[in-house]
Amino acid sequence: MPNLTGQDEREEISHAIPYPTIRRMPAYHRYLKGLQSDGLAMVSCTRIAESLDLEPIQVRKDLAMTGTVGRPRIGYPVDALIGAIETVLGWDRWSEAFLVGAGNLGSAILGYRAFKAIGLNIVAAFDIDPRRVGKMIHDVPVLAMEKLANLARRMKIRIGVITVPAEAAEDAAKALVRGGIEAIWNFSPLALTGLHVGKDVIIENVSLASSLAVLIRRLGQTKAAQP
Amino acid sequence: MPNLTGQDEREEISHAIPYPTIRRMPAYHRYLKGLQSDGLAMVSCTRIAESLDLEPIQVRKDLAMTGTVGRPRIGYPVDALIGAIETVLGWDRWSEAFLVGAGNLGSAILGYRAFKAIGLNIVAAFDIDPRRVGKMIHDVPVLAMEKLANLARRMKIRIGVITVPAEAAEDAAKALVRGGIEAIWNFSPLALTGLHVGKDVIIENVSLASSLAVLIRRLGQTKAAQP
DNA sequence: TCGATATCGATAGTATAATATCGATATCGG
DNA sequence: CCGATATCGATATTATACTATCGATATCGA
Ligand SMILES: NC(=O)c1ccc[n+]([C@@H]2O[C@H](COP(=O)([O-])OP(=O)(O)OC[C@H]3O[C@@H](n4cnc5c(N)ncnc54)[C@H](O)[C@@H]3O)[C@@H](O)[C@H]2O)c1
Ligand SMILES: NC(=O)c1ccc[n+]([C@@H]2O[C@H](COP(=O)([O-])OP(=O)(O)OC[C@H]3O[C@@H](n4cnc5c(N)ncnc54)[C@H](O)[C@@H]3O)[C@@H](O)[C@H]2O)c1
Repeated sequence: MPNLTGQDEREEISHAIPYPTIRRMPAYHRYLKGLQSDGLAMVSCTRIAESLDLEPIQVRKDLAMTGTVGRPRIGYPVDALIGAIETVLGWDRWSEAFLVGAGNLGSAILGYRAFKAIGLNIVAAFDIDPRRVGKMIHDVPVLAMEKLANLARRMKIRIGVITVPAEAAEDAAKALVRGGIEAIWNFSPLALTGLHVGKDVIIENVSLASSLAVLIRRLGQTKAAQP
Repeated sequence: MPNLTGQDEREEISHAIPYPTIRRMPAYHRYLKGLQSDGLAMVSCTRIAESLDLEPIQVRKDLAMTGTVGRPRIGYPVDALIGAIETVLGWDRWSEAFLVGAGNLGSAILGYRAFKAIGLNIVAAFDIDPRRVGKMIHDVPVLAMEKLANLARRMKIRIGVITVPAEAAEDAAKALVRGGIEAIWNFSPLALTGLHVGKDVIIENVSLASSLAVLIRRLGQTKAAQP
């Protein structure tokens, strides 16, 4: 029985937050930031729900998970909510990360500064292609694969990002694990599992194909509905 | 009550497939393709489950959704499974699409030929930056935003991909909808909703932040478990 | 030939998440 | 000052997805 939730026995209060809620948190955060910059101090679940196309009850339960308390007829304090969400998501302190595969997607990710604001600071990239090694991409150095493991251990890197072709994904993952990395954010279409890298490594497979599959399917449905 | 499932009243057999199943389909497909190129003709749920870190029962239910029937003690025919999945996902015929925002991420997506194999063929890109307009990116022309709506209607484009900054996402979406586009694949962190573009437009928000949030959270948990 | 066994497929049960209900609260308008 | 009302927060219900159980089946090996 694979432990998809990643939870272990000694659970804390904070740990009871369901992952669907966690996944909605970034959207709340972004929306609240907008309100904040508009100078709004309080906001109700009703309003949030309307803007994000959710049910008010859903929003209320999600926000309750952060520990923030609201006031009847008024709503929740915007500033406190933002802070609470950042704490829950660990956005208050970022982790340093390595990226493997400085190609098209890898370069785009390296150039995306916003990740730093949401807990991820990519400090070095690695590639097998000697033409890329030694270059800087968006101010991040591209290094040779051979240096990965040692450097990761010395810098105590905990997160690895994989943007290599599917055929190379397993190798990339193993290189990261040799460097003592604890969590892998995998953009390749190969679904990495504990079999590839060991059971205690946290893996998050992005799978854009899944997202696209849902889109295409819904589109097909509407078409079928108009015969 | 937002209809997140996208289902309407007149549902067909094929329509009863739950979205979690749809999301797992691409992984099955990729795995089966590997078996196929190894010359394997039949495969059991047990094996698939082991390789993809799922429960055998889960796999069996998912595959049953495709209509493929298996044989006790042997398993399912690989070729038939692949075909059935492609049909369910609509991968047998691709849709043409426009992309808005030919920046870092947009360029990476334009260069990713594999999307065509999974139902998405991006035939043109659009950008507001005059320095980008007129160029080709990975053999796809970058055109001015003003041309989007007319061209989309003329070419009967149904899908739009958004890779502009969050501040511009709503504008991009509206431009696409003016062009008669029915579905939007949105990579910006702004969660698009029916409020932005009209209730009948299908929206799939990718939200890498959600994915990363889950990763960071699980990482935080393991750390907390080692005091 | 025949039994042991792996796997399918159907049914049943459980866990999780989403939604509904309702009393409590405190603000706002009159 | 006081009642109407929007909203919170707790509890209950429903829906959905996941997991377990078990008989049926047909292959494989003896
Ligand atoms: N580009 C996209 O839009 C997109 C979308 C979805 C998924 N993906 C996936 O992301 C991954 C990267 O896509 P891309 O378009 O950037 O490809 P790419 O070919 O542009 O980049 C791949 C990079 O990985 C490097 N590489 C190859 N093997 C390596 C190894 N063993 N060790 C280290 N580095 C190695 C290559 O040198 C190259 O620089 C692929 O798995 C792709 O399927 C990409
Ligand atoms: N790069 C990444 O790895 C990454 C990761 C996650 C999310 N995203 C999101 O994807 C989007 C694009 O990111 P990026 O890194 O490619 O940014 P970018 O700045 O490189 O590209 C944005 C492009 O959009 C164009 N643009 C701006 N306003 C426009 C408008 N109104 N109409 C048409 N085009 C317009 C710009 O000219 C530019 O070419 C952003 O919303 C970003 O948050 C990017």
